[in-house]
Amino acid sequence: MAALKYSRQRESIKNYLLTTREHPSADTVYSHVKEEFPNISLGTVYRNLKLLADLGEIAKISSPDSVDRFDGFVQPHNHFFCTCCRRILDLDLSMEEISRLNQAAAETFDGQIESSNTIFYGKCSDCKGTCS
Amino acid sequence: MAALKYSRQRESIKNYLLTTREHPSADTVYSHVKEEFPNISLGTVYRNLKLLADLGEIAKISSPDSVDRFDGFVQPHNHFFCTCCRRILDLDLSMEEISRLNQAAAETFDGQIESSNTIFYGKCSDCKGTCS
DNA sequence: TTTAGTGCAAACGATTTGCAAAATA
DNA sequence: TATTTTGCAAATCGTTTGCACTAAA
Repeated sequence: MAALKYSRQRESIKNYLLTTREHPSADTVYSHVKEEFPNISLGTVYRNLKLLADLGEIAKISSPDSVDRFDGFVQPHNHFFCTCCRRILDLDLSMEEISRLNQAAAETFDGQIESSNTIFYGKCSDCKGTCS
Repeated sequence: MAALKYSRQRESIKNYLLTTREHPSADTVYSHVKEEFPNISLGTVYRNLKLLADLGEIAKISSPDSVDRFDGFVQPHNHFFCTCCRRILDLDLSMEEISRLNQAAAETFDGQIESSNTIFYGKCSDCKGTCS
């Protein structure tokens, strides 16, 4: 159960995630927070990311690249993965669209569907022309 | 560009994936193929899985558990992840449903959406009662 | 002063890779 | 024979963990 204690490092990690629109990896979080805490270790970053994700204060999103990304925006929303620059961008589907989808799935499936997660692929507006 | 040469091991791996309805990990593939080729190495399994996936003859699917799974069924379809037994099951949405979704996404997004992939979560029919 | 969090380095699990030997063409 | 694939072991990469020490309550 372990009572939670304040930590400046955790605060900084959380703050970074809340103020960026990026979906950084643990390593990226590490380099940013390192500017404020030059001695912080990667282990501390991982420990806090896991803790914050367990508390529901941030979200862990798994990307097609096999590195986990983190998101300070926890409202349910979807993601777009740019196959060119490999960034993850936010994409908002309406609640109706999402429940419609789950309902369609429930009709063809013999179990209990509780949620779903859709990731979209393609080229972001910056990469449209570029890339093969 | 390297010309492709036949290999009995690759054949066996592919055959296993085509005949199972499971979505095995590389390690599971390894133990199965080992029955036919007791000396096969895990490296060979990984190499062939990668090769077959690149050729489009099998699909690599990333599961919420951080181990990749492989699928011999390459027709576009969706997956359901049972949060109880952690198996991945097939789930078929109609093409209309999928393109409907992509279209809804395209309307709110300023890039080029090429495809999407939805994974559903919940309890499979075997686990409905069981598990918390 | 008690307990939780840190930095460090070692351990881990999944996957990849270099290399000499074996199989395929 | 020329080239690809194999088995093996070592290497890599992202992530986790044990431990002695520091910070928060």
